Amino acid sequence: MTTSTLSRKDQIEQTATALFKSRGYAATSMRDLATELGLEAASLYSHIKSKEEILQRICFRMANEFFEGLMQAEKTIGNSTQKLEAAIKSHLTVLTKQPAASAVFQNEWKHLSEPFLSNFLKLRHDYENHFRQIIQEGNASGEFAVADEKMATLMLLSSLNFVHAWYKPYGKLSPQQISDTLSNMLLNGIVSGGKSQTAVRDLSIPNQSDGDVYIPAQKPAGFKNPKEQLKNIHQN
Amino acid sequence: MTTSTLSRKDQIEQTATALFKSRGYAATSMRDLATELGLEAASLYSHIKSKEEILQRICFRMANEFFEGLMQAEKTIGNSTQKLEAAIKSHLTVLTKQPAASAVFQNEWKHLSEPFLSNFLKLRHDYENHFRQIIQEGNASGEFAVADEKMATLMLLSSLNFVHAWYKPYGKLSPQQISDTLSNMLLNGIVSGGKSQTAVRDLSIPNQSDGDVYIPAQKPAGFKNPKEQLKNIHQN
DNA sequence: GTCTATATGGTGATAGAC
DNA sequence: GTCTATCACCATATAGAC
Repeated sequence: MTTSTLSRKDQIEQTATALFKSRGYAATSMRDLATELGLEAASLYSHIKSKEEILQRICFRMANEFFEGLMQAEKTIGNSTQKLEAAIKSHLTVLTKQPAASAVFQNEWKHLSEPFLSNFLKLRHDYENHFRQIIQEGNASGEFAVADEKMATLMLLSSLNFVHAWYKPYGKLSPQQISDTLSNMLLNGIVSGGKSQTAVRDLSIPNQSDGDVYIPAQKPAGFKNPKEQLKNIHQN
Repeated sequence: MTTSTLSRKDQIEQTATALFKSRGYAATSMRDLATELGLEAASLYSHIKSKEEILQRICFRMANEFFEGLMQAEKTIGNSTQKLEAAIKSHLTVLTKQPAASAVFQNEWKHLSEPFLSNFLKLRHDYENHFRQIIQEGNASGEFAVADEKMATLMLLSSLNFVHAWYKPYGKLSPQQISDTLSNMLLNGIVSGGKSQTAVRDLSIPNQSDGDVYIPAQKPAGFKNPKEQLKNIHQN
């Protein structure tokens, strides 16, 4: 699926997605977008009605994808742990298949105008509630031990959502490995202990999965005192 | 500490912080900021050199606060669990004391110009490495059972960092409760089991901590199909 | 469908009076 | 330290030729 096989409108959306992710929606101009596509800015308006329309399409398309995945996951037969695992895996599948669009979905929705903004927030709220429902059921059955279901839901989703910031499609970690490892950590925690680890298909993930993000460092680099930076900021 | 006790420069920074958080840096104009303060835009330049200087000050001041807290936490005497708890608590203390500045710190740094951008990313990298070091030590001693230390670090920090999006200073949850509950969930997971829960001072947090964010819903609202939204976006 | 030209208004920042 | 006036530029979007 190269760029050339896409319709012009889809090319515009794809390129805009990449720019919105890296520079932010407000800091991306139609000239930037046109230049990236080898066009003049005015030509874009033969394909789209406005800059915001592009954002709307990205946000609601992604909302739709996250929702469809969750609806499938909720059909999973089994206990709450298995349902939650399926929901986590579905969320991460969407996120790793479309990391840039997911980032825009999560970070740029505030620039939607009404009534799109309200509709978007309602959808997100519903989505969170479905996750919370799974946690609630697991808590009621004694399967989970969660003190605050709302916080657990938000913690869980924020852990998953940040994946777009470090996931590399061609990195050493496959979506499956990410899904398994994250599921296990969220369900069973960091502290060692004899808990069930039904989600874990591969615990022998090579510990050296660095490279993607970090310079492998055995010892953390010493602090370069942040106060130094403050001093370097130009005063008036 | 009312606004009127602050210097004009601090008033500007405080108001800018709120605007940058809610609208984003790029979408906030100097005229917006001036209007909020009851000034003309030109008057701002008697106190600051540029719009970006405000962002620089916020970002590096917060980097400094997060760092100083972590350095204190690392002095904690005890095992890795206790050290990690102290680091989590310190991080959340900074975050809950200055939620708006924390949000700007996390979401708007990309608008820094060089060399500030590179310096900022280096500091953030160092910070993550110090967290990772704690996890690494706990893993080595057998105290933790983490398959991927990098992912654990990123998962942990992303869970904590999203708190700014839902924390309400005058909500029902105190910073202490948030810290205890989050620590427990991250360390011990969601699944029930006989794991140590040393961090938990209060498991009887009222489950109805809603209100802040959610309309209390016993059952999640039915999906309002996101596809409907897609249709409503204006086509060309 | 893409171009040039342009309308209309907002942007960060400065000069200089008070 | 705040104001008015202004600069030089960039923003989104449209009109109309090709």
